[in-house]
Amino acid sequence: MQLAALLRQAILAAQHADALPPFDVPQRVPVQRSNKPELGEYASPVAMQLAKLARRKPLEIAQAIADHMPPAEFIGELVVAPPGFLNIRLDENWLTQQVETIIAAGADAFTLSLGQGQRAQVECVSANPTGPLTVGHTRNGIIGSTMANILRAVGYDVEMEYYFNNAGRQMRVLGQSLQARYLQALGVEASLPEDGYQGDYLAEIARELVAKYGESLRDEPWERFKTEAEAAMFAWIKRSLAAINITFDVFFNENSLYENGSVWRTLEQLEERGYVYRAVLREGASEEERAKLSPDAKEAVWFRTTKLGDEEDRVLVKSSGEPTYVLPDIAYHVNKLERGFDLLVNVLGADHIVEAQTVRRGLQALGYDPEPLHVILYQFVTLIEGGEQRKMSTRRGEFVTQDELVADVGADVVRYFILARSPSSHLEFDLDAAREQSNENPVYYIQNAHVRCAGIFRQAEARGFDDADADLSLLGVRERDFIRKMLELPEVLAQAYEEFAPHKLAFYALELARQFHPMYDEVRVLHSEVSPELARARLRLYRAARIVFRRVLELMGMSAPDVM
RNA sequence: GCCGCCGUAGCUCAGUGGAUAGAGCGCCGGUCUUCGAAACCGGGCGUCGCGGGUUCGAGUCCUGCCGGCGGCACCA
Repeated sequence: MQLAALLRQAILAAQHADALPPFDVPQRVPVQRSNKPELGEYASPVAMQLAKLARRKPLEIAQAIADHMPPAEFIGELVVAPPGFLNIRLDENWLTQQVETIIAAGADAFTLSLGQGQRAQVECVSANPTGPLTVGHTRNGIIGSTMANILRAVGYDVEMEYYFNNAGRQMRVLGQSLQARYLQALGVEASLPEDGYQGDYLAEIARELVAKYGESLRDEPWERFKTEAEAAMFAWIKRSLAAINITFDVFFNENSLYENGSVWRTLEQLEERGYVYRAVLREGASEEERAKLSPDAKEAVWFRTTKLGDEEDRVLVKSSGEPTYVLPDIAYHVNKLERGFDLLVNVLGADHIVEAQTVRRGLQALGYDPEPLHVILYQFVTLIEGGEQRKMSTRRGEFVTQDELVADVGADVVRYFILARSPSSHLEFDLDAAREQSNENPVYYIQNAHVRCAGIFRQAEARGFDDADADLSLLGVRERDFIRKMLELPEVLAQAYEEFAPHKLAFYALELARQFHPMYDEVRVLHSEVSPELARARLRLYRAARIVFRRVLELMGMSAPDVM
């Protein structure tokens, strides 16, 4: 917002003119949306904050700033109010003219340049292909993909990435489970391995294999079935994600980090920098841990994270010689940084917090600046139905899949309900509310605003009416208030970006619709009592409104229907 | 026990250290002869978990309790 910059200039100018004593002017001058709209759109409490520095009364400081404010076309009025607020009102002509600015920008309306074309990567979902996506993954993907949309809108070049592991024990069990299902489908006696995957989906894939290959896979090793299972699972996962508007640019296989040697190279580098030791037990282990140790326990390789503020050191390589997830994870993030991204966003469930910290410490230990890496941690999802809670637990095989949820309430509702919560809050997904297809459901309330705009244009077109050469000064209070609301979008975007808070978009969308519907009722376009000039101006406004609703819905990954 | 997140209206939740704390839902009552009523209009709801502290100013920052959830693996 350039208002903050102007206020800063005004402070400097006031000092220059001896209207204010010399002091260091803060880089960031606070400006906020006024919560008293009758006093103007924006308010700044800066004078009160400077009172101590300047050793003057806040009111005097505010007045000095106001007196030296550089002129700007969008500022209509700047008023000082006790105890020291600076209230700024937008210029009315500038305001109505923004309708044209929005229409001219069209689908790119309110695109910002904060990212300056820098490269950002959003890594999210990253579920291993062992089963269908659950609602936990859904929250992950919705936060990630919306964040990606926001980053694009503020001027980043964005890539979506999905990280997966198709090599571990889980995948072997998956392959063996499918093998058993395949043999069963052929009528051969076979049982699932211990800890095998119970889900019906493997039996289904097995039937498809029979249809495709007949009995020819009968003597194939489990590895063959792992490959088949993985392909089927990924096809499924991609289909599920596409259904809620999530697509990826890159699927990154953890295994490639082993193949190109970077996992072991990472270990060597950590060792060279003195962050590694080999021991049966971590340094500083308690007596209790010592006592639990079996006498023939072998050495593991440890990462001395305590040197970087951790409570205890972490294992890099198990005594079996196999790395834990920590080592490839660090190698992976080194890889991300080496690919030249300026910003790395990683969406993780709250239970992965230690993992996030350890990766960060790994990068630090290797001499990288972890600053570009930002992790969005989100809390768990609970489904509520009939007032009862169901907790998600993959371990107990008691989970609701994303597909079930989407089939139940629809993709747009899933996206909105999940987005409309701060990631740091536990999410209670109320199925009964989500199923509601009426004004009780904010999703339809928002989308209906777009539908109503589309309706106006259908009618206008049918009557051969257009909005060329509209005189926007004819717009009334309701319309102007709505324009004010539309103009908040860039601020919402900037804030959602800076705070990694995609949910702000959802709340804004509801507020915008809340401002729209009363206007729609009152401000008619194609009505016998509305003069053609006025109708043109209003139609022009609805054209901008339609653009903004479409823009907001698309940023949230939702559809902007013309009819419902 | 230690660490993290959360605690704001009946419910689900917003709330960048600033002015009189908000929204949706729920509840009650009204409104369709003209662009879609999935809408509009009116009605009330608060010890911001509790106690200290910092500040000109605290729901917001610090601290101690209380409660809910999660994490404390040679699983990922």
